[in-house]
Amino acid sequence: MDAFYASVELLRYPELRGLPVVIGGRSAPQPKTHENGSRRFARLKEYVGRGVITTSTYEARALGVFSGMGIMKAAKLAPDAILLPVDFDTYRRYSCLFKAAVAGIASQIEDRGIDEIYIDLADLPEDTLNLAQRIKQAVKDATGLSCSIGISPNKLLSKICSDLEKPDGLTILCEEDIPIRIWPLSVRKINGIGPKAGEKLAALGITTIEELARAEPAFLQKHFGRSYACWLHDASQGIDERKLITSSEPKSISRETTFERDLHALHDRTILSGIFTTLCSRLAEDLQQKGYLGRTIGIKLRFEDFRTVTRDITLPSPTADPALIRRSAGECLRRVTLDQKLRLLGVRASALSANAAQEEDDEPQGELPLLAQ
DNA sequence: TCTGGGGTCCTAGGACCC
DNA sequence: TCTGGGGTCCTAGGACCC
Repeated sequence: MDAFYASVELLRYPELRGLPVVIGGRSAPQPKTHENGSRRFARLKEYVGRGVITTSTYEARALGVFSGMGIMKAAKLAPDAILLPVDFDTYRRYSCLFKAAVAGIASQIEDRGIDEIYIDLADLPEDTLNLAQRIKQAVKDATGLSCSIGISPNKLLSKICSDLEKPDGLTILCEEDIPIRIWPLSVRKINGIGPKAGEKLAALGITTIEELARAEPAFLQKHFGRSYACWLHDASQGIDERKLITSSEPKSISRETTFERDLHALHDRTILSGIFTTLCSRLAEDLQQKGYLGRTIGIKLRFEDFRTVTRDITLPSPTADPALIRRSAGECLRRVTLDQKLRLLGVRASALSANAAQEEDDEPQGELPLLAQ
């Protein structure tokens, strides 16, 4: 989906179309509607506090404002850009709508988060270009939103080429196009090469995918280890054999929060304890609502200098009980030296299992409880 | 005036077992 | 004395992605 959150907001506030708009900020105010129906929007320069940009419109991106950027930094680049708060519930609704629209045409879908999917078109007899155009139209009809599609022999290349003609793009790429269309791109366009690997490659004189493709395998292996070097080499050649993953179970469920201001372990003890308990309750609710139990309970702390530590504990049996989660998380917390102020606290449940007591398609309750003993 | 929240996967060491 | 070779589970940290 193109600039997904921002595009959803533009459906709601069409008068913002064409303007630099950013979504984000934990305490961004809701727009105010006047009696005559006109609306008053917050500007980036008015924002105070902590927060990052979640999404920006293409007009805001043109000013250098991208997702992940701190709001204060963004406000310097685009002080008059409109700032809207995030509304995940609405984005999730639109996410379901677009995925359902695609599923009506192609059934082999891999979910890649709220605004992205892989689709396997290989088994569909219809001409690929037609198919892609139909999918784009179906998404548009269902949501009013545009998307960009990349069609290629595999997931790696499709991900890269879906980006080449954004927004509202449709890019078809075959193997022969790799040297012309893929090799000139930055290695950072490869899904899996992030900031760290990108910098390390740059330090070795490799910035484009072509340079990566021409690098000696032995050289890569020396610096990145055998398996990562092989993957880098394959990726640069456009080789990717991964299958679509059309269903999966969650591995962990978590809740975390960054505080308005850094909190002191002792001085702000009461506040922290309240937040901690709330996080544990929310996690328990999430587990119960999704029908899971967690056997490993963990915490995450981020200190004022951004150092992050985690601790976890595995219980004798899985749970979704808020009090037990709170107690276990509290035990984890006692294993951390709190010698700095905290900026983030999180709680996580992993080693998940289905909550059998809560299964919807309840099997006749007969022998199972006996067997469980 | 830096740096959200929700995830996945990988690595690596130690405990423990056969 | 010179100390195996597998395997699994648990814990911690880090890179990366949306």
